Amino acid sequence: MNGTRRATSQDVAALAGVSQATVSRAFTPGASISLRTREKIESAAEKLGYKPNIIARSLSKRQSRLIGLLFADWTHPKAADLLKRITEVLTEHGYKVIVQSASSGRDAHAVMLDFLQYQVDGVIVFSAALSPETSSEYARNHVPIVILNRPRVAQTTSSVSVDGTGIGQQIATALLARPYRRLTLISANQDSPIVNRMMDAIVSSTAARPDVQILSRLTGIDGYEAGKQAINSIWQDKSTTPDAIICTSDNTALGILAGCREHLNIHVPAELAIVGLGDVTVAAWKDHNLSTVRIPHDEMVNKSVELLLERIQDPSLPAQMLEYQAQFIARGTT
Amino acid sequence: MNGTRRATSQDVAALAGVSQATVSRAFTPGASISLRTREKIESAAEKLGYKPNIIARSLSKRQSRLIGLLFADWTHPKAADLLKRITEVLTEHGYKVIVQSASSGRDAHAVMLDFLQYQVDGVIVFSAALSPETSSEYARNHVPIVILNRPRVAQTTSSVSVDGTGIGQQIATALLARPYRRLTLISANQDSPIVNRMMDAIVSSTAARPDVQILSRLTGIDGYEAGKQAINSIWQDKSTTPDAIICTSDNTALGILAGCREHLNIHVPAELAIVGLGDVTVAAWKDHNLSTVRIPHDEMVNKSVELLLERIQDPSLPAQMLEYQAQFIARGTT
DNA sequence: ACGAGTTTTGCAAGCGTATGCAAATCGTAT
DNA sequence: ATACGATTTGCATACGCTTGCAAAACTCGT
Repeated sequence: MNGTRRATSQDVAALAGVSQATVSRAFTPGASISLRTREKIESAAEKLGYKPNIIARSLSKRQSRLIGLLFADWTHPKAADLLKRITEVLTEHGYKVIVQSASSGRDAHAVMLDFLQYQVDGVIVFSAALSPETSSEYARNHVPIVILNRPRVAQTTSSVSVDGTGIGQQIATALLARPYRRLTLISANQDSPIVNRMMDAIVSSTAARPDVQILSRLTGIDGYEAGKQAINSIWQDKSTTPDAIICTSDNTALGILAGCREHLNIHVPAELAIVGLGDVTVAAWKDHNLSTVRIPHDEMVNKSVELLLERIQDPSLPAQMLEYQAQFIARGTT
Repeated sequence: MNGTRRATSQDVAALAGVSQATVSRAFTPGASISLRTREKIESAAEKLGYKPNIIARSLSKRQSRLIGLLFADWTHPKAADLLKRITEVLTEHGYKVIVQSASSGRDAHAVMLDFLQYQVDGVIVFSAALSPETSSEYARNHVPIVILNRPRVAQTTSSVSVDGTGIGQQIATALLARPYRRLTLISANQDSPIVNRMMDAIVSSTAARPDVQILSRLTGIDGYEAGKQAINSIWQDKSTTPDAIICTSDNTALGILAGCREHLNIHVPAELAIVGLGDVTVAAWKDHNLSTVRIPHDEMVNKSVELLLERIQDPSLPAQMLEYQAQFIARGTT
């Protein structure tokens, strides 16, 4: 309608014949203002297309209602779901989320500093390790952090992750309850504490059983194609084939399963058991029917947000470290 | 180290023995300042842990360096990739992105207004239709919008999408060059203009050929499981089975393929051709080897960002409507 | 050492909103 | 009509930064 500048509370005040302060109060829930003037102001605002400038409000109130989201693992099979859920939950609580991605550790620090410059009220970190400098910088600024999907290291940050040891124990128990005794462990990288603990737990919970052996522990194998290749080379040496393979990702497990069926003619689960991790959608499809471990991502997201908002409200609250229990799901491959 | 408040340029100025304005200049690239005082200020800032407050800067400069990203289609197989790429490209250009999700159309309008309150410099909309009110509200505020993956409707907004008609023609040509004559079209929903045009193009480019017929045009079928069911019911009536099925999503196509192999024993591609859309990662895997259509998402994202930033810099630039060409990829299912 | 020209600095006025405090207005009982 | 407490309003300042303008401090050449 009008010229160029956006309408301000001043403009509305002038048109409604009140002071700027009163306009401000009209847009502040629970402020002291009479019904008559509120209506007067609302119609003036309507006419001018006025909407409060949140940047200015943030400056004045010293809180931005902005949450930083540092997303490190974009290849996570549920990446989109997690992002959606995080943004939606935070939006429900009246926050907006700024997303940035980080690959390297140095990256992460720079990105986290960026967030601080934007005066975020808090940060959620998905699957990245934080440097001590980052944590202490945040601590001194009293900006809470929640790390999702990875146990914290610094005392000052919270974390919501999964009990890797528990996962390993569940898998070991399930496998030993069946006639599987020669295990091979396959993981993507050495970087995830959860995965490392899971593997360690499998090793230690089978250590007391002389009839059980861990044939090998391969790393750096990630994804469907990599899984296919892996099973080929494992089956090369027919003298020491495992009767169970445990993977740290469903996709890898599915690749192994496909390899078994296609070239090698290995019968699953009679000849070989396969266990994945994550319970991706396709794992449940009948033609795969993969035994795997379900991780309660939704609850973890909810809890992360809850922890974060609590500490925003009351910065004196201590940082917490939570671990959720995952659940082994026995399907057709064990 | 210190008490509670974050250090401001005032604090730095006091410690460095200069004026606040000079501190501001020290943190403004290309501002007029001598090397000596810059160094003095930098060390003072270092000592106090000072970082410019971007909220305050935004208010003063009247630009937030914030871009809104309205994400509607979280089930898109490349959702995570797209998001990652969008945020990374914008970050490179010195912008931060605020993500919000919208499902319904009403939602979208409210979310878009939210963005305006945050004084975003521009908005990228992924796969959502915008109401005329939204567009005109943005136009009056001179905030540019780029719609990604969907042709624009309002003249004032830009869009970067894919030439659906071209896709349809390519598929039709490819199929007719082979001995496929009885087509069935399967799409997820009626909502996507691109998909609708693609389907229409297939119909019209086969209309002149009396030997070719479109057996049916099914909608509301989306995803792997749905595809599997669909092929079952299609094969129910053996008298009128198609010899080619065209889907608007790779996942649906893969479901159909799986159905053919498992229960129905339909030989692909001898007996039936299957064409997908999107060229998801798994489509290229040897055990699927699905013929599909590759959409140049990366280029589209780059172009979207480019268009957006151009119009932010020079608001007098006209909004554009671009359509990229997709590419049919003949693999083992045709 | 002086002045012209060139940096470099400080001053002060914004940017749009929130809010403590005091003044003004209202409602009501006397 | 008056007084008194409760509400509602306006005034003025603060939030932390940018920037036009003028003053101050540097260059040099002579």
